[in-house]
Amino acid sequence: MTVPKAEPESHDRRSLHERIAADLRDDIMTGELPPGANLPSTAQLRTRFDASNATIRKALQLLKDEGLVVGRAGAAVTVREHRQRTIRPAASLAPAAPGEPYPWLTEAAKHGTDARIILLDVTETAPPADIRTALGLQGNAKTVLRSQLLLIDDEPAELVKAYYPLNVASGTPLAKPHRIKGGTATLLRQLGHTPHHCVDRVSARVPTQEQFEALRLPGNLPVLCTLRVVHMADGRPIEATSMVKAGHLYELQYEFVPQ
Amino acid sequence: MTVPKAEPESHDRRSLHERIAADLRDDIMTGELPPGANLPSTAQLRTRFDASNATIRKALQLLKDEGLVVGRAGAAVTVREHRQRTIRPAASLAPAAPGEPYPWLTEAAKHGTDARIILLDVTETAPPADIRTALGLQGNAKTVLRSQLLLIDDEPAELVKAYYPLNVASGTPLAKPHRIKGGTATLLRQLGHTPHHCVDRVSARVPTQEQFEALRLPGNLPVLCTLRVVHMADGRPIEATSMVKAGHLYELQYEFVPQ
DNA sequence: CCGACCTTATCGCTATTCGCGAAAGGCAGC
DNA sequence: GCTGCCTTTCGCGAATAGCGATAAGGTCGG
Repeated sequence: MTVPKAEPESHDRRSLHERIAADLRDDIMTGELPPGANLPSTAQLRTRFDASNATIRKALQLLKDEGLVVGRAGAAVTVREHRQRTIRPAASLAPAAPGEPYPWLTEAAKHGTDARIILLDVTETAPPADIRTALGLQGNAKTVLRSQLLLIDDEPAELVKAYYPLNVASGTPLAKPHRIKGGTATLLRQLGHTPHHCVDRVSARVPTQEQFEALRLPGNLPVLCTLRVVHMADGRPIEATSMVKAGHLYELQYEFVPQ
Repeated sequence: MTVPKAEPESHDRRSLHERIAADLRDDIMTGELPPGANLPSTAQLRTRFDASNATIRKALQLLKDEGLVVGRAGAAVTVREHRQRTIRPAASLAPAAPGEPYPWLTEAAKHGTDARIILLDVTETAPPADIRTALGLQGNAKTVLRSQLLLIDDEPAELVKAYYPLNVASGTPLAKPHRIKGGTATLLRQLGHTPHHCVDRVSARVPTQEQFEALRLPGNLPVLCTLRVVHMADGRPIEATSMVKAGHLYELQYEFVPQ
């Protein structure tokens, strides 16, 4: 019997290469290893983490799968240009210019991003409990659910489920399985339900199986989850949206004044 | 040789009980299984996920470790009262009332929360690259770093690292290893660096080893990471703070008006 | 053009874990 | 007290983690 390992605690149940990948990932995200820089050589990483060749390799493979680094045989592994996009909800919700189909897409196009939205489904359903309370609905009242998938460079990046109360959406283009020109904000305004302010609740989650497959997540990455409630000027909610973003592709930016 | 498994795709590399736990966790977080409700019986979960008894058990054990559910032998596994706290940065940064030591703590105490802050370290260091760019520092300029650990009910919940430029913090109580009465915002105001507005960049991350151990994370939970830059009225930054919250304990709420 | 250095890929080997099934034991509510 | 239902435990086969070593091939500097 060999000694099971000198370290008594440090009960990090994750496998060793996952922990190594986590630390390297942080070095990249914080800019300690900026885009274009070379990672330490495998030998250096071996001594730094006290791991074997194959384990380092597995850790690096994780980072490659995430698209954080690229490695060519013979040369050092280098950090790729950051793919993480910073989203400013307050700005990206501004009404689209006349004739522009989608606010998001036009903003994305400015930054040279190839973004696309796929409308997955439009149905009437009884929403989950958190949506019900957000919209102030009773019992099993139904809503119009619009499910969308956002692709960036043909890679799934975000899963959006927008719920509208029936008294808002019934009989309108919102309840029809077609995209809405100018975005839903413009349409809601035309329908007399003018959006006034938004409340976002942001959390980090472990992806469900549905999310994992829809977003084609590489590795055990978390998901950045936003529950947005759009209110009218009188405070009544007109829309509740659950946005699930791939954690390695997004970052949210909010600006505020204390108090 | 047995058939290796009928499903060809669904390349979810996670182990089966982790996937089951992920789906159940989502049911709890969305309120589909509200606090006090009973989870489906083991037998029901067996058929729902097509897994064995022991596998279901492992999945439930994960949820128990996270404090999401409690199980007593003989009775159903029930959902615990939600421990996830909703933080509103705009409100919790309001100046403390006179005589009150910490803004956060007084707000937490109102909700009956036993919160405590441990000041881990106060040093002068060259900050990581993301902090440098946030503060607009050149080369290897140093900063005052104040590291804190926030405990809720004696459990580590948040790791805070606040960086101040030397021209702001040098020679002030900020550079001394003591807690600051009234909070740093009040002190900065007294020093003539009046905070005006904040910019938060929020992301979901895989915890590093340091974070994993400092927060004593149960299981492979993600971390909710905020990089906050505090600006003065003229736009110059006076503080950059990295806040790393345990993902299962926190939720951030931001309110904004589009455009 | 050559050689040092590095990454990539592979192969044994062992210990651990995953996942299955079955069976034993406990605590509720009826 | 009986009957669910949940908990715990055991053994077993398969898959994986992690180690060490080795071979193959590309890249860069001199």
